Amino acid sequence: MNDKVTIKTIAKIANVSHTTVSRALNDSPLVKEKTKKEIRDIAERLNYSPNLNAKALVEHRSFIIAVYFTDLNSGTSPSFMSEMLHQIKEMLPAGYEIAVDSFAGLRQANQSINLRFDGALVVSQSVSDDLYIDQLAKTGKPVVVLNRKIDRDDLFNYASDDYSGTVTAIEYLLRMGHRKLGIISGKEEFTSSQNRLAGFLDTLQKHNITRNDNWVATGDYSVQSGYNAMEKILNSGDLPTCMFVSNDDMAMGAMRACEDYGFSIPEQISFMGFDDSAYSNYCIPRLTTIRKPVREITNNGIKTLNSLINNESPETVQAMNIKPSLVVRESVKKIN
Amino acid sequence: MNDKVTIKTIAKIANVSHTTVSRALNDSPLVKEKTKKEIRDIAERLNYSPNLNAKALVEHRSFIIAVYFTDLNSGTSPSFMSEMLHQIKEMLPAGYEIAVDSFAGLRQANQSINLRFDGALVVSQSVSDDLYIDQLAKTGKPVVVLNRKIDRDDLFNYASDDYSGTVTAIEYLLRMGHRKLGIISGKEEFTSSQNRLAGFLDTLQKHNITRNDNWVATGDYSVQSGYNAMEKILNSGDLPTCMFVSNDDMAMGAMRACEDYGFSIPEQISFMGFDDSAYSNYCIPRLTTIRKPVREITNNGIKTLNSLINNESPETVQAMNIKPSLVVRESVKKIN
DNA sequence: ATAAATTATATTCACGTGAACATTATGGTG
DNA sequence: CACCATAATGTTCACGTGAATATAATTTAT
Repeated sequence: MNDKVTIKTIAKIANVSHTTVSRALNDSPLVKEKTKKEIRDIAERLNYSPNLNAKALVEHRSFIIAVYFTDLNSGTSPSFMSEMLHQIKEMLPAGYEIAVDSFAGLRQANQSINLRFDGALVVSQSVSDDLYIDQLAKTGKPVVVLNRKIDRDDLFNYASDDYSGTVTAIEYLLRMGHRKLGIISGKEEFTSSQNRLAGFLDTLQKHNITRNDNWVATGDYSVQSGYNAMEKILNSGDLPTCMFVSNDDMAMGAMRACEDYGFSIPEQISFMGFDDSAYSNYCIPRLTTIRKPVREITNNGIKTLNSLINNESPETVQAMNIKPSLVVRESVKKIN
Repeated sequence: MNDKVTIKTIAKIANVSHTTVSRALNDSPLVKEKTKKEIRDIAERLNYSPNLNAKALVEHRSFIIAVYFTDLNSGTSPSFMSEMLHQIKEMLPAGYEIAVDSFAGLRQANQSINLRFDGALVVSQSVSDDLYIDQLAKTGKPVVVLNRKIDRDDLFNYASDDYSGTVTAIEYLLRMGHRKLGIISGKEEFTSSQNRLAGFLDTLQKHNITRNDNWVATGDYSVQSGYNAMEKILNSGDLPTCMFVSNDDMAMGAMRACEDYGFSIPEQISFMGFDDSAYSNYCIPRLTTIRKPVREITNNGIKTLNSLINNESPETVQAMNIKPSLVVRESVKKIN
């Protein structure tokens, strides 16, 4: 029914040139008020809306922000993704679209990066993303990498200092009297898993606590994987007094396994999570965890990206490794 | 550094016309194999990638699918959104981008719909979306509405039959011997809340059970709102033996409130949720719930959208109201 | 009243791509 | 070798918008 209304359609009706229409709709001071009004009325009446592809072509910007995740299917917890998108949407100037994609998807389809964006926000989990980050950087368009510390200094980069967060966590557990500590680690290829594992091991070593390999298990950040990992540990004979679990989702799975095996939390086994997901304050018992500064990371990211897109120099520093904070709740018991 | 490589850049180097380059890169049979190879080599060497805006302009398609949510901030539970996006991404042909947006965002910025997409998937929660659905429909482009039954028959529409799902739920609760039933309803303006509430009330009435208004509370689908609603009910004196909670997130909050007030589940109060979210199989106790057929809805939606975009007639029917199913776990006790 | 200055509008071009149409090679046939 | 069919490539145009440049209309100054 709408045989696509363009500025030329309007021009014909208003008996002016298409340029005048273009100007009128862009509120240029070069057009008489009366003409402007006429043109706008016609535009409204015909339900005109500009062809953004044409606009993008001629203006060299598309009003699209690309948001790349490492993987949309696994490893990225729903509440993390949802909070990210929500924040991004919230802070993005009106008129911008968010294009969501994943490197895993590109890799699978053997595709290269789509260049139709004014700036890209990369929510990176793994060093394997570097290949694509490099492709993005080569476009010369603004790129901000979030969530994982990268090894280059030409891009803006905001991440959570997972190592220090974990050190905080473990030192708290030690202060609470725990010496028999286990860990459920996340996806091995994810930088966050590696840092959290390293923080755990280093802190034990620093305090001269020998680790028990039976209490070290690996999941993939999913709830079920936490359950499975904990089952393995529970079946291994001697038990830890406390588990550090690399994210809250897995912690929920692990706590469920304890429940099923008849171990009470935190009386028999204490639990420390990571992330401070939306559910950790409601599970039973409430999960003591490390709050990942998702909001800060995201806010910095978009603020910077916005500045870069508008050719301003960003207010924030080039790279930040934001320290997570301890959230004490009910899942860790003080022992002696 | 890249002063934008276009097909004309390549044409000059290869000493051919830009059309030949265009043909070669699109693997047209009109170009000699040898020439093709030369051109492709140059393209690769220069790291050429096509300007999708120009392509979209001339081909009248953008390879973008719009995904509209009612609201990205509240009401849409993270696991639902995440599962949707994951499914969509999974089934979308390679090369397509997903543009995520929300009607709430448009309304807030007083913006109209961006038309740069080949088809739109609307994840609708509320009749107030109809305004925008109408705008989308008027573009003449393929639009599929998911999640909520709409009142028009010119669009494809797949939803979960929440009313029948709730009837199933309540009849199960009655069979388990419960007569003192409460409900925590969701966002009042959401169709799903309305249907679930109606299913609840109608089924009680059908079985001649008078409802107790003290046991009817309303939340906003967030965990915390479930907690608050349950608190109110627990403080109201006489207690129900069983709560039907309009989604799993609120159910988790509500169960947490019971725990805090010293009521045991399901011994003193039973719980039935709705959605079958990723966490409902891991909370304590495991939540008996109604599985919302998210995957079926989404799959049908994209399959249909793909067909419509390619001008094929979709295999599936125009509208489907898919019946949810009961998932019995541990949170409902049989009483006599 | 007329030139000059200003304001308003029109014409032409560019953006990068692909399609229609036009032209030039190439190869086969008598 | 001339002719014609066909293969290969080139030229021009269109897509919808906005910017640069040109022209027309109006106002101002003398």
